[in-house]
Amino acid sequence: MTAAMQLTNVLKTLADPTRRAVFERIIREGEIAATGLVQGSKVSQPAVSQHLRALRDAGLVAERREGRHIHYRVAPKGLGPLIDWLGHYETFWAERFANLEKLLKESE
Amino acid sequence: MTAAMQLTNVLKTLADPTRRAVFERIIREGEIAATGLVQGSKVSQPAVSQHLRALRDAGLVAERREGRHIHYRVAPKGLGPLIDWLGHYETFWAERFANLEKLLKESE
DNA sequence: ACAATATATAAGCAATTACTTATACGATTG
DNA sequence: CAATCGTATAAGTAATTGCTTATATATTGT
Repeated sequence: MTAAMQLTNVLKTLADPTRRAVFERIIREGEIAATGLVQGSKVSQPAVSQHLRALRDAGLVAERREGRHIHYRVAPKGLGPLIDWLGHYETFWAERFANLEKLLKESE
Repeated sequence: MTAAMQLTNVLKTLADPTRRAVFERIIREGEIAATGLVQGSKVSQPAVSQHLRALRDAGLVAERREGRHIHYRVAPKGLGPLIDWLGHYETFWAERFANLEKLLKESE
């Protein structure tokens, strides 16, 4: 899988508002089971499950099974392709990007 | 238009590889006419034109008419919604990275 | 005015997407 | 074991997408 394909996957995955909302909720909660995500969601349990699969396939979340529950959490490297891509065009938006690149370097 | 909607537009627009390639070419060239973009593209002139419209509608490029030619250039603020969104979770990433660092140190 | 060039729009179509309901799987409890 | 809970998958569908060819709309030059 090329870097471009990974970036495409990340962008496509985050482009859907419902799915992005799930992702943002996982970010806020730190770790949360699928049931918790279904509660307070506008869509059905299967829809949430499908979004979770898409997020996992894109490398954006990781899961941890605990009995019947599966707890989802953010995969810190998941946004890597996106941040890397932005970094290539840093000169166009250098001032706003400075902080993000600093964070990326610190995470390595 | 809410910030979330603008972000959705930016992500959707960049998620298509062909359209993103057009955007990246505009970045590299600085300013380039639609004809130049069609040359060296895998898709037809109308396809390029449609991609340019999508990029413009998403606020990612601006245009300047010069006679028959329309020159496209990057709109510097176009990626704002994306940068802002990433920055919004900056604290989270920082904490995550800090935890990761802490874990690495503890495992030594 | 006419022809040529640059770009945009229209119409149609196959592929993809995001959802639904129904069902299956997996783990726990009684 | 059976019942139940948490989650995933299957199947179907309406809407969207990205492309094509054909045509329209500028703009310029002869």
